[in-house]
Parts: sequence; structure tokens; C-alpha cells
Amino acid sequence: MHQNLLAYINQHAASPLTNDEEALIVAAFRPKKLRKKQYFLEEGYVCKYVGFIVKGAMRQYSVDDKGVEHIVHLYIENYWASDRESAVMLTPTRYNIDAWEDTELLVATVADMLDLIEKVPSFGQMTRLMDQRSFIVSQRRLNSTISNSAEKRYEEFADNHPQFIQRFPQHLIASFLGITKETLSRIRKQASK
Amino acid sequence: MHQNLLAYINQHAASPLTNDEEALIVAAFRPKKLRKKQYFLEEGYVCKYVGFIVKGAMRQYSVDDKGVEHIVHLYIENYWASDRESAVMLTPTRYNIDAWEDTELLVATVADMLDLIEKVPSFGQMTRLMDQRSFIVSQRRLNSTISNSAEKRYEEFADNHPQFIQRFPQHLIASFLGITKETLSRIRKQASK
DNA sequence: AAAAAGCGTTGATATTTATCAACGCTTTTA
DNA sequence: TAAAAGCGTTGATAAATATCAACGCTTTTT
Repeated sequence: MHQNLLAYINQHAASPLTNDEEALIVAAFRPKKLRKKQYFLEEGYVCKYVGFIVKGAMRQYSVDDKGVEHIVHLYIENYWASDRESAVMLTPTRYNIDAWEDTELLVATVADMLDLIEKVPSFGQMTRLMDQRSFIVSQRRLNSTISNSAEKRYEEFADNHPQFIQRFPQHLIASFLGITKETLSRIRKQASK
Repeated sequence: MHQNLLAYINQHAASPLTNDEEALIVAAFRPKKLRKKQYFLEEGYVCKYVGFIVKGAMRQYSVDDKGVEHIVHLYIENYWASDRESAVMLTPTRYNIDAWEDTELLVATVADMLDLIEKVPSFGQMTRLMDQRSFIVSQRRLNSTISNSAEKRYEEFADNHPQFIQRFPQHLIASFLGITKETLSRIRKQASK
């Protein structure tokens, strides 16, 4: 179960983990299973855990005044689920994270993560890379959102993330793109002609 | 000139810089002045520098097929200007960064930054914090963009970043928010009633 | 096996936002 | 100091997108 995580870390660090380092990591991450729809994080709580997805799919979303959900993240295998804002600032989160499919996670506390970053150089490198990548992805998405029409945004997304298109229903993709499910339905109809 | 930067780093690290560490940092960062409208980074080039703004204001933007500029970042004193995507992935940037006002920068190469992160723990901590914050800010903005109307987005922005409202003209703010200058003008007119 | 919930689609209509053109005012440039 | 460029505003109109309601189909729940 932890093999996925260890392999992932090695892939994103300069040098491979030693046995001792592996032991530290395995000790920090506990397996956890979530059934479809179960929460990993609920609005109003401070995010104290970080989850590495071994198998399954999750989503992160906010709920507005009208009760409408807005998807801010979709996660599948080898993604990290957590609300960084809440975890870093120690403020109550504005988001919910729940399982879209039955999901297997490896979960560490934010405190243990900080500890590992200090003690295991490769782990520090990996998280730094993750931080940078998250930012880059977020940045691209933002640029796409302020620059492009809904149609172009969908095309771009479908081209770059076909796995998500297959895995999540259209109404979640629509929400992720910041449009309604009806509009996405019409965009797809147009595009298929 | 370097005092601003050193103070900034100390503010964002666990322990203060030693004299040796300060020397390393000062050696890596060279002062640079940009006149209004001069480029710091131009589309198509790989981003090889990172700039810390000591005085002045800058903007980062993309230009679409129709020649329309889309502001992705506005920078003022104590902000870091660069395109992380290009610097990290070593790909040509899609953005331009130029001076909106006459600006004084401290500039380091990306290579020197990486070197400092290794050699100076406080510097590493500071950059890690910056990465996290950038992501958080980007995340919030994204959430606001997919969840809120133009009007609400403007209100939120004006509340949270009054300095920017004062410092940059309305048409840049509009572009930053992903709306046209005419729409922003009308939103403001409405709001003032 | 029946009922309920989830999903995608379509039509009719309303709302939001963009586009285009023009104007007055201020600041910068020549 | 004259001309040009930059900026914000307004009006008329067009385009993009949302909203509301309904329907058929599939999957899940009872």
C-alpha cells in the first residue's frame, strides 16, 4: 500500500530514499478508506490532514449562498488532497473534500508532514515540487478562465485532461470550468457537429 | 538597497540571517532599474531571472489571438516578479512582464535562487512560504472567478486589495478580473448609488 | 420489482457581459 | 504649445451564459 507513495516520492526527488527514511514515511502515513460521498474535509474545520490518493477519485468544492457547489479540484490516483490555505494559515476551510468513488488514501497529519520535510530531504524536495506544480496548474487555469470563452476552456481541458473527462460526470466538469451543466451540454453538442 | 530584501527574508524565516548568509544573498541579487513600459520578461523567452521589487509597480500579462492583453498579475513593492512555470519547466513563457511605473528591482538568476535555497536555510523557508502563498492566492482568485459574478469579484478584490485599486488604472483592474473596462465602469457606477 | 435519485439533454426565456463607437478630460510626447 | 495617447464613461446593440422547467434514460436504493 505504501509502495505507491514511496515510488512517487522517489520519482520527484534527486536521490532515492534510504531504508530509514522510508520507515519514517511509512510511520507517518496511515491507510484510510473512504466510501463514496464520505467527507475527507468539511467546511468550517481546520484542515489537519493531507491525503495521498492510492486508488479512487475525490473532489474539492465550495458551496455558495444559494447552495450551489463549485468544484475547485478533482483528484485521482497520485494526487494530494487537502486544503493548503487552511493547513498553512490554520484557518477554517471554506471547502469540502469528499470521495467521488470509493477511495483508498494514505493520510498524514500536517504536523507530521512538516516533520518529514525537515528530516527527509527527498520528501522536502518532493513537496517543494508539488507546491510549485500546484501553483503552475492553478495559474494556467486562472489564465484560461480570464482569457477564454467557456467553449475554448472546455476544449483545452478535455485535451489536457482526458482522464478526468472519462472519470467524472459532465456536471462536475462544468462546475470545475465555472459554467452550468446546460451550457456544457450545448457546447459539446456544437463541437460534435 | 538590499536591506528591504534582507528584512523581508528575516520576516519570513524561523531564525535571522547570519552575516555570511547575508553576504551570499547580497552577492546573488543585483540592483536593476526599469523605466515605465520596459520589459522584465518577454513572451517566447525562457524566464531566467527572478525580481524582488524594491520600489515601483509591474504587471504580468498574456496577449491573446486578437491582441487583447489579459493581466495575470499585478506587482508592487515586496512582490516577486517572474514566471514560475517557465523558470521551473524551462519552457518559453506565454507572458510578458513589464514595468507599469519606473521600478527598482533586485534581480537574481533562477540558478542562483536554487543555490541559495540549498545554502541558506532561511532563504529556503522563505521561498517555500512564498510558493505556498502564491498558490493560496491563486486558488482564492480561481474560486472567486468560477463562483462569483463580475460585480462580486470586483467588490471582493477592492476590499482585499485597496492598494492595487489606488495604484493601477481601472482598465488594468478590469483585465485582472477577467472583464472589460466598460463592464467595470458600469459596475462601479451601480455600486456608487 | 417499484420507487427514487442521478445524469444529460432540450426548449423558452432572462440576465450578464462583450462589442463597437463616440465623447470629454487629462497626461504625455513631440 | 500643439498633437497624440491614455483613461474613464456612456449609449446602442450583440453575444455568451444562466435560469427554469420538463423529459427520457440509467443507476441506485428500498
